[in-house]
Amino acid sequence: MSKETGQRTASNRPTRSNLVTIGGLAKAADVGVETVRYYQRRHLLAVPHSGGGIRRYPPAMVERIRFIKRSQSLGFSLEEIRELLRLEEGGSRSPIRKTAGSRLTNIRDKIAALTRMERVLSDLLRECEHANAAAPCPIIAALSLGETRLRT
Amino acid sequence: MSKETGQRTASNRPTRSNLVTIGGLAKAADVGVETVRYYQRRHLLAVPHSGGGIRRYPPAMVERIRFIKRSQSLGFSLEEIRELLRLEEGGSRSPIRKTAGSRLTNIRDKIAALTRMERVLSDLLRECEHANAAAPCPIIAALSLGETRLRT
DNA sequence: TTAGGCTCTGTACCTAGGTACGGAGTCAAG
DNA sequence: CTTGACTCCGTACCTAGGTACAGAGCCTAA
Repeated sequence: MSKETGQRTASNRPTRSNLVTIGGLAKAADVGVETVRYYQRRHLLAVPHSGGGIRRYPPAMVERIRFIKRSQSLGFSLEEIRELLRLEEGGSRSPIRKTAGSRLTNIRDKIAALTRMERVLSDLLRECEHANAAAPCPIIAALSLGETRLRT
Repeated sequence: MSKETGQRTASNRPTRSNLVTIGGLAKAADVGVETVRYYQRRHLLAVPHSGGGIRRYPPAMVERIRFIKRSQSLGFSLEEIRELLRLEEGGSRSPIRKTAGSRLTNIRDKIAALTRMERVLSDLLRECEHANAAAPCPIIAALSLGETRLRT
């Protein structure tokens, strides 16, 4: 995660002035406050320890949330993203590739299943459009009978 | 055990002997008893009106459950299947085609989204395998920066 | 007659990823 | 010092498609 992006005062240490509350964090990352809390509960985000009062978050946390969102857009589950975030620290690439690889396999499986559905359904629709009006609807007929095409 | 040995008297009317209880129905359709009840709650299956006592189901109900299961395998939701079952009676094909068509569109959208994910992820994996070991992992790098490839 | 197995009804629980809400505390501006 | 916005915490709710009980009733074979 790149922590060197923002303007800073003199050091990199989070000062009172560049820390934000959960509302500001959520807004900056374009998620809901409740989502941030949810990620904390799921251990994707650390809870800053600020004794008792209102917590303040470093701007780097915004990047972390964006990382989560981008990972989700590639189909990673929160569980996997937690793993990716953990591996990110370590820097060892083979387990990262393993996680990404199993996600890729899963995506390919889903595509294959959906492609089968697509083929059957588009065939049935085409048939239905060309079948004569007296005959029963081929779509319903296929669903009623145990057709080989529908074998899962 | 099996109290229905299959013979019936003379006609096709459901007689006492060919009607089954919910357990037999579920077993014949290869679903759980709770699933049958759930479908009843969702109005995909009718509840036989047998005053007060234990209900008995006609064997045709098995086919209806199989219809549901086959429809699910094509990606229809229970809501849509309820619609299909309703339309099945009417026999008018154009609304059936409409339902099937919107399902097909939805399936194609999902395939397109997953195909995008697949491409990005497989590119990243290939990059990661060929990148030199000193450089940061390209997968993590892509997730950390807002890459154009990752635009949803 | 009684034991067991099945059924009926209602309700709660599960996954995933949040969303919503209520009460209490905190904080900064006016 | 008060007001209003925000935070914290816990809990409940949402979708979809079931699954799992608990308690009571019914049915049938031994």
